[in-house]
Amino acid sequence: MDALHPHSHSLIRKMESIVTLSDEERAALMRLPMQVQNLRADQDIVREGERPNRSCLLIEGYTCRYSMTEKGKRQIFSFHIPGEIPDAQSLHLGTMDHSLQTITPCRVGFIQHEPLNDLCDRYPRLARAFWRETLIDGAIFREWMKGIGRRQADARIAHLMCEMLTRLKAVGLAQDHSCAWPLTQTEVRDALGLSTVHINRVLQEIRAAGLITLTKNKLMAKDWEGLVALGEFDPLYLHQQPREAA
Amino acid sequence: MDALHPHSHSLIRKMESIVTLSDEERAALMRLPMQVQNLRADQDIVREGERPNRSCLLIEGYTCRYSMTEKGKRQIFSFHIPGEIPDAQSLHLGTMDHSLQTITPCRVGFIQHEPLNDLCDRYPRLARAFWRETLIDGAIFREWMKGIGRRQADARIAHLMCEMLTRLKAVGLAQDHSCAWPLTQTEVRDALGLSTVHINRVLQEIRAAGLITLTKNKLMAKDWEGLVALGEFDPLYLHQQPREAA
DNA sequence: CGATACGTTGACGGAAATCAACCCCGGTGG
DNA sequence: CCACCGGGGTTGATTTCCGTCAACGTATCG
Repeated sequence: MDALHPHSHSLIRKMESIVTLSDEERAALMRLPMQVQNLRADQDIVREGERPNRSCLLIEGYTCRYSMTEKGKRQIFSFHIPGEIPDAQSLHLGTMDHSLQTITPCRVGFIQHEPLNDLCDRYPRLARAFWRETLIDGAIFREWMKGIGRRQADARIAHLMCEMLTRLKAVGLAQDHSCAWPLTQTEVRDALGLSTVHINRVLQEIRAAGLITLTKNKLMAKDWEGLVALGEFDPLYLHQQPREAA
Repeated sequence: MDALHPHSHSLIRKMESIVTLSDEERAALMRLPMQVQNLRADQDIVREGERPNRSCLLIEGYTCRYSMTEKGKRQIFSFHIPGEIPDAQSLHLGTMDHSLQTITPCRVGFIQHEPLNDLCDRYPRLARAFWRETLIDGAIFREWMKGIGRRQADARIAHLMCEMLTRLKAVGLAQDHSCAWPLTQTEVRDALGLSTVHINRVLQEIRAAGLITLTKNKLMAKDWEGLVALGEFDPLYLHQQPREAA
């Protein structure tokens, strides 16, 4: 666990993909105190019911947010990739209504809510950018909901793959149409509301159709267009255009 | 369509349930120019793909947000009740990734984005309150996702009923355990990812179990505890405690 | 008083869950 | 070094929840 703000550039790079920063704003971001820490895989970062006083910037690795049913079933709400602040919401919603967990070993930076709030009060443009990120979060929830509620297993899986490829590409973690795939079939199951058995079978169909190769930790879309079509993927909901020029 | 700001109190009441307003903040909210308008039922307010320059305060009536699958299936993401700003997200996400529609005849107030943004820049506490509202929005999406992905039809329906009763109660639109129920079975179907036939049957089971009475436009929970248990309803995710006192 | 939208019911079919093995592989320890 | 273990993946058989199709009832309204 090293100290203070050595990794702010990860956050700054992210912010600059949203708004153009003034020198002052960039400096203010730099000044944000941050506790960097390395975490093992499958470790809870915050748990449902807790009242954290800090949020967590994901520097390296993959995390997910989830919650359990009374009957012991898990629903994963989102996967998170480097540069994101998966629990930004705790800034304004005191009690966690779900948990945040590492999927792989992770490097994260903890930022106290107080300085983050001060920053937002002082620099409304930064506040807007953070706010905007949480809105995109919501947009992704909606898209997943649409998939789970209204699409069949093959389309859900294909859609998830398209989304991961697209988001990872935006931060330089995917080239061509391939990226890391740190998810077990169990995790995909809980994200898409299916069973592992069914995931497994449909995965084989998708492979057999020549749309992807999926090995241990690597996904490649051999037929991107086909995958997009199967998943009915339209990246609009990711709102990736820096400011969607008026 | 009357002019300017005669209905701001609806917004102010809402805000005061979140933060305590200073006189200045209250006055600033009052000054927000608002176009009040009456709309018929089943009318789109904004559509997927549009780039609105205003958001809409729901003063009276019920609305929903939805999006269509390529195969023509509809997923409803949320229902909205008086006092809410269903398309607040358009403030920072230029292009709508879903549509907003009236369910009943509605009275709405349109607020231009520009003055709203100015307000947020000038009064960070108000910005936070608005931001917070959009985060609760996201929390509701997550809870629905959990239901659709991981709960059976009876639990999903019960949960929706509990949620509506709870939210309506918070704005004084539910007494005891009864409230208006403006939703057709078709709308419930699209919200919960089911079919009308199945909705209908499960509804009858829930009635037969003595949990509710549901007539034309009125829902009453005859056995609130039972309904809560069936739906696994825990209101935490609604974050209704004004500020969840530290 | 028909139109039309919504609700109800029955019969049938299918997507996906569940149950139950079994395989493979990397890690660990005797 | 090999046995053991456990997590993840794979496969087959069976079940079930829910969808689809189709018909019919019922209420509201111009």
